[in-house]
Amino acid sequence: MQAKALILDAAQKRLDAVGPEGLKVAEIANIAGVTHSTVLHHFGSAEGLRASLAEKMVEKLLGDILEVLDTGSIVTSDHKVLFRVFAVLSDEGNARLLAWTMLKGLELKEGQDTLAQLFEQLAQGVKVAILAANDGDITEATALRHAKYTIFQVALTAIGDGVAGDYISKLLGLRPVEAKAEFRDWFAERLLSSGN
Amino acid sequence: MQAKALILDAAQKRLDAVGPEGLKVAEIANIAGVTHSTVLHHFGSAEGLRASLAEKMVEKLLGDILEVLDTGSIVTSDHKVLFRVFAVLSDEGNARLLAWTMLKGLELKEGQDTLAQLFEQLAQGVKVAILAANDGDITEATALRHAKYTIFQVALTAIGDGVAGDYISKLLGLRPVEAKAEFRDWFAERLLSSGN
DNA sequence: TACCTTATCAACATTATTGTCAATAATGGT
DNA sequence: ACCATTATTGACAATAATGTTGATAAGGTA
Repeated sequence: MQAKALILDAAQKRLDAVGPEGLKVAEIANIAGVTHSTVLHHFGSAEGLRASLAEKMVEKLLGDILEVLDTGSIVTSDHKVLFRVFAVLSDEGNARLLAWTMLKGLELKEGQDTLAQLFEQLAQGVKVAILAANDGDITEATALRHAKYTIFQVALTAIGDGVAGDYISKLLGLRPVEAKAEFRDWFAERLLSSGN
Repeated sequence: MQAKALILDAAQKRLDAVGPEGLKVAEIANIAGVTHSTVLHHFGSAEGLRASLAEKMVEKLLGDILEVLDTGSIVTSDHKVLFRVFAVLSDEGNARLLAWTMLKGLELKEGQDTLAQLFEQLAQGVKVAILAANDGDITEATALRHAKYTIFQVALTAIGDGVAGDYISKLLGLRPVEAKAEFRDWFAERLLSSGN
């Protein structure tokens, strides 16, 4: 069962290097050091290979998020969890996967329910933090809405960062490396402040 | 010169409908109501067609942004400009183009310098607003940094929204339509407040 | 060992996609 | 009306990508 893994690795390498159009069976087989017949044997078809690749990457993405969202940590460490989610989503590979998947019009149905549940828990955790910060000044419903928007905001920023962060920051004349970290801090500070 | 436009329109339709893999010469020709030979005649090659399509879409994107960034309006209407930029970038077509382009590893060199200049002007405008809001409390350099990060933030959020906004909001159990507008307001309010 | 299953490959077959060409029609200027 | 240029097409050619098959080998199990 080692070949399958080798092939999927090669495919991922290819996807990263040249994008979706690089996902040709022969090229991938070549990188993996097997013939294209072997690839087809293992995955049934070219589309099967692409599906497996997507599945594998989604699994990793979900795994990464689940690890971060593990229930215990949500309530206790308030916003830190959010920034681990940020890190996962803005990771280039994951963002590219999302973009690819969206362009393909695919549904990430795999584990969507689980994910939704965990986001719900995360929202509850953030809500509690918000309620605590604005002691008594806002209703639970309002706090929940703010919590969800906060999460939404983090997720969108992360995905945008993964997809086009480098380009935009170049456009703004920000120094690539330092700016990335600095922005994250700046972003965090603003999230935590401002009546949240 | 009408055929070229027809073909490009068809191509864009196809890109929107089924993603990059939908960009087959024959299919596009079919939609445009011509033969594939005609397409090749006009664009030289399949890759030529794709390049033209990308160029056209980038031009529109740049045009949209330039229109918004028109120098006169920047200084006067402070953050409103930001949200028109947001609207342009989060427009599904544009976000998808960006995603596609990034996946292809293309450079959007076309007009990049112009864009950079205009972002610079936008940054200056926002800087002035920030300085005014925090009268004397911060240095110019700090204000400029904040301005750039603000713009960065808006751009990333917009792109993330265009690419995966629907999916994430579904995940969070937000109602698709209302939430989109509400979130924008929420986002705007937070941008404008908090010492900015 | 004999037997089964699975993995691998090379050669071939099929289909999809792109590209070429020569003929014909349309267009616009003189 | 004539000519040159450009647009369009159908039929064909070339390539690229996927899929199929049968032969061979490797691994495990009775």
